[in-house]
Amino acid sequence: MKYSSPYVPPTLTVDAVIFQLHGDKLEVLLTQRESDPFKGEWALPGGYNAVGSTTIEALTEIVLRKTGVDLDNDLAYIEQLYTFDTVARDPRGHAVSVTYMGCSRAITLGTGSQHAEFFPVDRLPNLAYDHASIITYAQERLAAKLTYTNAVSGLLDKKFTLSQLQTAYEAVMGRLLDKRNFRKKFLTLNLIHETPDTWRDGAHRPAKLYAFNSSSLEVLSRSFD
Amino acid sequence: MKYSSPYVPPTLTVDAVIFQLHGDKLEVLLTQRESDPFKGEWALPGGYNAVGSTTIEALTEIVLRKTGVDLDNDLAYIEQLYTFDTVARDPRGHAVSVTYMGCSRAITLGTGSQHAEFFPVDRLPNLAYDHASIITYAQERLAAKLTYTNAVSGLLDKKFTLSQLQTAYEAVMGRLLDKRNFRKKFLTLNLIHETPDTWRDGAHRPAKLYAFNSSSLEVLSRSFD
DNA sequence: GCAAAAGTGTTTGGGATACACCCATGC
DNA sequence: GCATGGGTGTATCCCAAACACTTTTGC
Repeated sequence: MKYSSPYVPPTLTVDAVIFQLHGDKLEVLLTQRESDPFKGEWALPGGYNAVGSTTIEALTEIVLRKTGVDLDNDLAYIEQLYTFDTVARDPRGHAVSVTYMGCSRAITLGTGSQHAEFFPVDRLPNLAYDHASIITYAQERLAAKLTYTNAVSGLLDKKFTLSQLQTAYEAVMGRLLDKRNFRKKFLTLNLIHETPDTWRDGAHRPAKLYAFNSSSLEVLSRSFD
Repeated sequence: MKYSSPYVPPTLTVDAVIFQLHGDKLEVLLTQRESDPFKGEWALPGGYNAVGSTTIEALTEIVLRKTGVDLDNDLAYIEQLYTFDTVARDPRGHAVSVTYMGCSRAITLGTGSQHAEFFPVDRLPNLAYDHASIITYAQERLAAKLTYTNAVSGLLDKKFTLSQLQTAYEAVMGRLLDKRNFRKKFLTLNLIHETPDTWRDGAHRPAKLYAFNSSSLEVLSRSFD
């Protein structure tokens, strides 16, 4: 800090890594940049945070405007991820970005957002800034989160089958799990209960639908995996 | 974000939560504020982050100047903790604070730092700003970190006894552990090795000294607790 | 010899892992 | 009747937890 010059803060920006599950693929929400730098490339939805707004307020406004996704209503869950502050990460000058990670149940993007799209995390386009590494970091955090909390509920519908639950874990963790062990263990955690409903989906036995007991984020009594 | 007015970022500040172990107490480094707001009260060491400096660069400079502690050389370990951004947290105006948490081996504070002191975390003075809740959050993070990494090495001397190791865990976790189970488990993790040296300390059997195999942060094969 | 911390093993219960077949449905 | 995904149980191993006495030293 220089005492001899007046204090000038860096630019403050916010960015969101928003995941959803589509079939058996984990996807992330991106927007296409409309202007330089990185015009035409894909990037995480984000923008400037001016004085007077908290990071989450600024982010909510920006993501809604750029993608049509409403963090307050469309997301099951959001948390602060990390603050990236490498001086050179934005070619326009020193910008510090506070990033958030969230999970949404499957969303259909509104028509007003032709420049926003979900991409599978294993088939991302070229990304602007350091956003590729931010996504990798978010995915690691999400995988860790699934092992010690009920965060997976944020990726599923209110009612879901045990196979869908297992698929969600497999998509985030990136590996296959044993069906019998998975069910036995998850049911003994007492996080979910059966509902009277069933899920019919083609030429096979219908599946029981389950629901989470709690809709808020809870820490597991013993960690998963 | 207002389009009609030029972009003005909030103030950016940095703060450090630096822990050390003193006997069987976990302590945290505080400085006494020399000016308003909160003049005379204790606070985490921190200050302004101007454009051009990364948060960790700014923090290193500030902590060295205010407390004499050199983050680069005196700390075994430091990591970003969280970014606090409530608009009202600083009475002078909207300030966003990027906080860091670190562990130091027992430090003797230099003479130039009569306004810096380590306080036991269970006997803190009144704290300025929202610093009390930041310390609580940091302590939770540190406790979690000890369960799945070798971070405890940052709180101990290079060579240490198994009793000192157990005391470190007990101080951070806030509960007592069984001596035989603790030793059995920790030794099977293959993180530490015996040294030829012993520690003599009064009228009782001397203790073997151990050392960590790796000085960098590693994730445990199975989590501790 | 005595006070004080270091050091050491066994038993038991629960959860993790590995593994293969029957069930209900649509066509 | 057959293809498709839903649903279920057992045996083994390893780890967590509970628990008390002997050893080495300084005085």
